[in-house]
Amino acid sequence: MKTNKVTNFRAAQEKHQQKLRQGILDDASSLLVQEGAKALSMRRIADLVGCSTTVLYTMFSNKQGLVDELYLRGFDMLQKSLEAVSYSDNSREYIYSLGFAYRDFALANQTYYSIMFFKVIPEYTPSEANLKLGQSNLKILVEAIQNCIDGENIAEDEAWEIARVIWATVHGQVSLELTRYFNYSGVSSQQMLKRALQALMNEFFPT
Amino acid sequence: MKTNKVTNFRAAQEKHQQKLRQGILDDASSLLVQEGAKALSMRRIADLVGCSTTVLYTMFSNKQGLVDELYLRGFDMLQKSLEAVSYSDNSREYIYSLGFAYRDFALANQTYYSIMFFKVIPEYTPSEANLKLGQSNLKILVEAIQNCIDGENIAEDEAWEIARVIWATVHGQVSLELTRYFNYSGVSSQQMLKRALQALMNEFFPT
DNA sequence: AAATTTACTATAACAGTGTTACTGACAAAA
DNA sequence: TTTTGTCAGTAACACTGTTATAGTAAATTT
Repeated sequence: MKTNKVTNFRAAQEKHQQKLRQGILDDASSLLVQEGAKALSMRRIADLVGCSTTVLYTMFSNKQGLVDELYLRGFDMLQKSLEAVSYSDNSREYIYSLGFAYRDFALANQTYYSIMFFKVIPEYTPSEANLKLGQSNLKILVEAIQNCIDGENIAEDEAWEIARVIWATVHGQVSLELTRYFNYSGVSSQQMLKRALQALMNEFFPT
Repeated sequence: MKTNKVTNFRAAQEKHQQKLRQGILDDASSLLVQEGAKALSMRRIADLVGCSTTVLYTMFSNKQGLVDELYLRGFDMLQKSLEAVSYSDNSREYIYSLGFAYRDFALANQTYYSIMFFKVIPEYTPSEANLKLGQSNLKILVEAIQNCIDGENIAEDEAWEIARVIWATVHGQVSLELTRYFNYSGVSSQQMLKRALQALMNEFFPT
């Protein structure tokens, strides 16, 4: 009886904690999206949630821990964006679409992309584990690459290396676009991206 | 006489100001290099110089103004690094060398590269003018590209676009390397860079 | 049922940041 | 010699991340 009541209480408490945790992250997320990384301070998050900063620290240890969750959310969103790309029989076209989807994500979620790839928060540096996890998002790309040579099974190491090269190329263009280095170019950025991707594909998978 | 004395005084004062200005920037630079962007605070700079923060503000308006100078120094250093690349008759090889030199600069001057391309200092965003100036460092690359097609004069707009694509590719790889996304790859990063550059060159200048 | 322990929260403080108003010193001009 | 003006330094304001202290409310024990 007593223990039952207790465990019930514990369970409810745990559930409440989870809800609070998600609520905090939601508020932090909207703060990040609406006002940028600079506005993402512990006090402002606490104000938005309606609690004290102490809660944030007991729940996430420190700002690093809190931003870690946003970082992971960002990669989750990115993965979903890539998964949403409709698969094409033409592997080449599929890979182009993946590249464009990546760019679209970065442009639509600049603040998230910033904490993932720029060092906009001095108190935050992604852990080795999270960096690895971020890199694991390339798996979709790797599989697409492996499908580029039908029948013949391309070595996985080789596929990963190609994926990394493609990733770096897309990230490079997107990143210079976001830091406003590419705003004076008359030509469309999308065309530039396509040209670079075509070059890589022609090199790696000559027709 | 009197005016002469005055102008002498003014001139000496101006010279002193210039020296002080350079000294401040030197100290700020070494602080940036040795302890990173996070340590680059107005108070620490002032402490290192041996003056008050007021001096920094009368001289550079604010942190933005001070970092602006470091930003320009960074691009100056980058340009010198690229100019130091010995010219090769083989335009293709020359462009590869430029890419490697760019990478070497970024790895050897990570803190500078960070303030130039990542947003490591919340109080600093490069002005439009400075972004343009940064982009002007591509001129070397553009000229090299124009030499890739002997005789035939490649359109300057086209050369610039190609240069931007190459730049983005190199920056992408370097940037992921610096943010430690590429540390688990067994293959040499330099080889990855070469593969990407070869792909671009083969596409833009087929043999 | 009353006392005690435990878990959790808010307040306030510490050390740091960029920035600026005020104060004082020192050289030029009258 | 007195006045003027230009500079540098101190101290403050409003922030930041973080933590020690204090207080409250609920669960456990007596």
